[in-house]
Amino acid sequence: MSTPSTSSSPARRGSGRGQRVTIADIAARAGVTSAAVSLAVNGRPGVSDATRARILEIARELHWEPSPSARALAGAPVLSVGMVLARPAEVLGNEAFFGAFSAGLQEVLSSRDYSLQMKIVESAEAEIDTYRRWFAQRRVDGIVMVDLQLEDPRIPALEELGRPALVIGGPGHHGTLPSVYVDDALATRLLVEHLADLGHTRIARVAGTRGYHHTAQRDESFLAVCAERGATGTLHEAGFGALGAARCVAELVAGEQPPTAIILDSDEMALAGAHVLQESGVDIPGQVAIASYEDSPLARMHRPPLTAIGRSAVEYGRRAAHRILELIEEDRGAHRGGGAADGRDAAEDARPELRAIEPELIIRASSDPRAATDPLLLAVDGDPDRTVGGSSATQG
Amino acid sequence: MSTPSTSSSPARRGSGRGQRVTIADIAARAGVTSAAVSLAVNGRPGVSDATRARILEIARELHWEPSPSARALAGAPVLSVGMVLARPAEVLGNEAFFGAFSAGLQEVLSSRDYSLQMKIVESAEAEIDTYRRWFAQRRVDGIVMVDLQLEDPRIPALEELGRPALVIGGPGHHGTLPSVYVDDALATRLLVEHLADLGHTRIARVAGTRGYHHTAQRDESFLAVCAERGATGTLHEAGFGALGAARCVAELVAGEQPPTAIILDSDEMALAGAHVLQESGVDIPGQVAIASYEDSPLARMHRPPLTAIGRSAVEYGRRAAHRILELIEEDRGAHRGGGAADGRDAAEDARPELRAIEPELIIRASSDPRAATDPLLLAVDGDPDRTVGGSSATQG
DNA sequence: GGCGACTACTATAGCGCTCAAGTAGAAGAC
DNA sequence: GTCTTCTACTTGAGCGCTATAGTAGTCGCC
Repeated sequence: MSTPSTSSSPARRGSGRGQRVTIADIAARAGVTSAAVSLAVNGRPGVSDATRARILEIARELHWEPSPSARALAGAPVLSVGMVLARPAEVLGNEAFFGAFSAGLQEVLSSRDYSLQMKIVESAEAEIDTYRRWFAQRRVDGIVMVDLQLEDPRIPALEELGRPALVIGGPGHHGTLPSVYVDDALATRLLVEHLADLGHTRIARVAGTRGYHHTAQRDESFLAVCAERGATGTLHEAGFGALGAARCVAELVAGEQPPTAIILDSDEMALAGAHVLQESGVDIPGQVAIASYEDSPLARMHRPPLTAIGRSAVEYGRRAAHRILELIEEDRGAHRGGGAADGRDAAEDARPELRAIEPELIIRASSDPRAATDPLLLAVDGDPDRTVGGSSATQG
Repeated sequence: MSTPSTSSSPARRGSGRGQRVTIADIAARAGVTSAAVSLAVNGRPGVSDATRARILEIARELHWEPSPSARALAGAPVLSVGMVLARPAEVLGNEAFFGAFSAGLQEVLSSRDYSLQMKIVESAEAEIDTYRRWFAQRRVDGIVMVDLQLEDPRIPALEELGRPALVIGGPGHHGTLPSVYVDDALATRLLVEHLADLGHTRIARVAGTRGYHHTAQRDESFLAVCAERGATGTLHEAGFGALGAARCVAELVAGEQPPTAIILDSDEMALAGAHVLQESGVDIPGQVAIASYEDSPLARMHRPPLTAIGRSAVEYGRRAAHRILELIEEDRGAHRGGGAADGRDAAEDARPELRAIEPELIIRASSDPRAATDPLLLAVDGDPDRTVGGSSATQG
């Protein structure tokens, strides 16, 4: 009963294995040509509402879904977004951020029937090469570029390609490409002001590797806010990773005028730093306060729990997904003769549009002693403990 | 100079935007037809070695790469592997395992020019539906299925589809499908024997959610090895996640005859348990030893560092990638009329083939006091500290 | 020295879709 | 009533590849 009425077209099928029902079946059933079906399912004008409804109904009935390959070959979008990671798999495995970020990306992309292609490469050149090939092969409709550097060769490369590409990171240094970023200046301000409010006047910032855009951003903002609040701010480069941070913190506390507060670039670094302090018998937060730019289950579960910036990498990924989908949409529209839906001017798209994500300060006991009293059984709840010690805070 | 010599075929090009050089260009340059080029680049017989070399050379010269869409449409493999995750993005973000596992997958797949499609869904039905659609649309060549359950509805569904599919988890409960798994029985043996060797006689196992295949596997093995060694083993279900583990451990140590050693299902759980003990003033490993089934940077950096099973999720992913690629290859061969390369019998493939990954015990100070002396600055090295305390161990 | 078997290709028909160009039929304008 | 304009389609040509059937040319062999 779900087979087409036949008797008109010959039994051309029979190759079996895989695809069965095609656009032709739907067309035959609806008494139109395949072109009409195409217009109908793609929501384009050219068919009456009645016919469109009929076609869609039949498509649903026959469980038909257009073949992505055929679509792509014929020039339609391939429904795929690409992301390249220029880091060894081993390092990625240790990165809480990427797992969460890509999970957020996936979630939104999947819901729109897009898929995410990921690739791990060795170098920036290989990454650029991958972008070229992906677009040349029409393997992706757009790119999400991560790990923005200060003088990033990928930016001009992507600009030259002229295809939808979204930069994660900024503001600044992303050329004419749109970007989504966490406002690191604000994040830094939240952290420093929180520590200053608690009376700290010697604050150290232990940074990861230079060259990354966000690192520079934080440096600058850190010094500015320290100056503003009359605190002595010092910068230290430790490289990302636990070892560097541990060494750096060890040196700091062994110094003549050790800082009373230390801000570290990641959770992993902050935990390593905290362990060094604890092994040296330094009380946290009594003698030295600790805060991190990254919140994660580790931060929550550590004793004392770490004050951190919650930037919800999952949400970050979701935002990025929405943005790149918009870009692909715009590109599609622009190339189809000036915009099918809205009459937006193509030239207007030239502006390097940005989207920021608001950072949020999560105050815990590693900086604020008033937050130190909660028993673990309450603190490790599945939900983020923004209410620990009753002194939670959100962005200003 | 890189444009074809033309003068023969008309200037049919001009649509621009994207793909430029096609198989026809290569064919024209080489003085053969596109079919010959196809045979050459796909390593199939039918062209002389000389011609093949010439064609490949020209292809390289012109930077030509076959269009995946066109290939797929014409019936070739789409060079894509799919993986569906039926968990919320938020949970995935907290999961160290999946980030690392998929990084390993990616790495190998990328190197063979395959891509990995990931999708996040809500339920097992949605997951099965995705498999159906992916294969029907020819969006993937094969599937990697994770999170094997005891009575898993996805197994019969995938068996029915009859396409390449690899189960992560086992042994057992994966029907006729091939699988790659960590040998949880051996892992359990390593953990229990290590603790028994240290003189523990009351050992508790705090397990995650029932229903997962590996949980059942561990339960069984745990009781068996405990019995073998004359130790009292008790099972406790806490659910995955920190909170459940914390509660469970709190109850355990408050009991009349508290265990002297606790094995927990994951790092997160073990850390939560350790914190509970530390807050209760219980010495680790003096009064209670702690061990975990999962190694991660957290385990390494905790004080005391956690004894754990290192199963290298990255390597796990790599193995899975190799296996699913093999399966796809076999499927290809089988469907092309009995095998182009090797004369393997198709019926032979029916055997449910397995591949195991050897677990490895990493002894640290949470169980063995002799490993407790290293300063943090050495312990948090970027490399896994299999040598901490000089008492490292590998699988037996 | 004509037949079969093999090699090394060619010719051509799709795969399932999209898109530009074309057309029948109705509606409106004068 | 003829001409234009609009809607709602149809027609047909690809997109770039693969696969199957077919065909020259070579070789061996009694």
